[in-house]
Amino acid sequence: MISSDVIRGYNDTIILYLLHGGASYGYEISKNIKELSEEKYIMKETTLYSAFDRLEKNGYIESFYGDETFGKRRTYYRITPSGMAYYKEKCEEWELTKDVINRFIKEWNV
Amino acid sequence: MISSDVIRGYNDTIILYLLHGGASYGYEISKNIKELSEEKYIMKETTLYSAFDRLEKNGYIESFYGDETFGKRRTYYRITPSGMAYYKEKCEEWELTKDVINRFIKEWNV
DNA sequence: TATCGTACTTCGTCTGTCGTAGTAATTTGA
DNA sequence: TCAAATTACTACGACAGACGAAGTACGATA
Repeated sequence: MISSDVIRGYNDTIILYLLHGGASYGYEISKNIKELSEEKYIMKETTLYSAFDRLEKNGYIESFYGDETFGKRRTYYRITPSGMAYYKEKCEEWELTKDVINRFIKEWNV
Repeated sequence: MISSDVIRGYNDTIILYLLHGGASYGYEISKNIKELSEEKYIMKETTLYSAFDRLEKNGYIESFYGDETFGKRRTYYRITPSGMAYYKEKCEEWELTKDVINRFIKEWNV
């Protein structure tokens, strides 16, 4: 399990990646993160929904209501062109970050 | 330049790595981070000193005064065995984190 | 003598995460 | 058949870590 403190800077990126594959909603995104990470990272509900708010405020995603006629109404989110650009930036930054952090990490293949 | 939000979870690890190579003090650590990262990451003073406090409180480092007879007195820090163990853990976690985040990153070699 | 570099310290603010709890509908299972 | 689990959120408040701004203190250099 990965501690949230460590992955913290990438929560928004993770969400954008998943929206990149098509519009989705909270519960589904949450399950996708769990599955794709093979249970190694589970994003807390409150963290997820507050990330949605932040991303929408920044214009990186847009929300709309689903037309479910059953169950609780879902709020769907889709990525905007500006969100795509931001995601791309973050991907590039990730390559740099990996490189930098690696310089402060020792290998312990004992 | 790497945003602090992204590297945030590794500030303590970075400091421990540098102390791993021998006792040191704030200003030196700060310069070492800058150099080793080739200016790609600069840890803010306040962040650095508050990290020292936290690490000391957790027993991962110990402080002692230098015997400078000139200039402002330095507070040196050395890593403890418990700090070594923690650093090792963090290195292992980093391998996992890298692997997980990579799953949410696209390659843009366009 | 003034400024630059070294080496911090204090204080207050802000952002993001998270625990707790609650709402509301549907599905499953004993 | 009725309770519990699952789906799908929302609200609220606490807390930790990063950081800007400012200040202190000393030595060396120009």
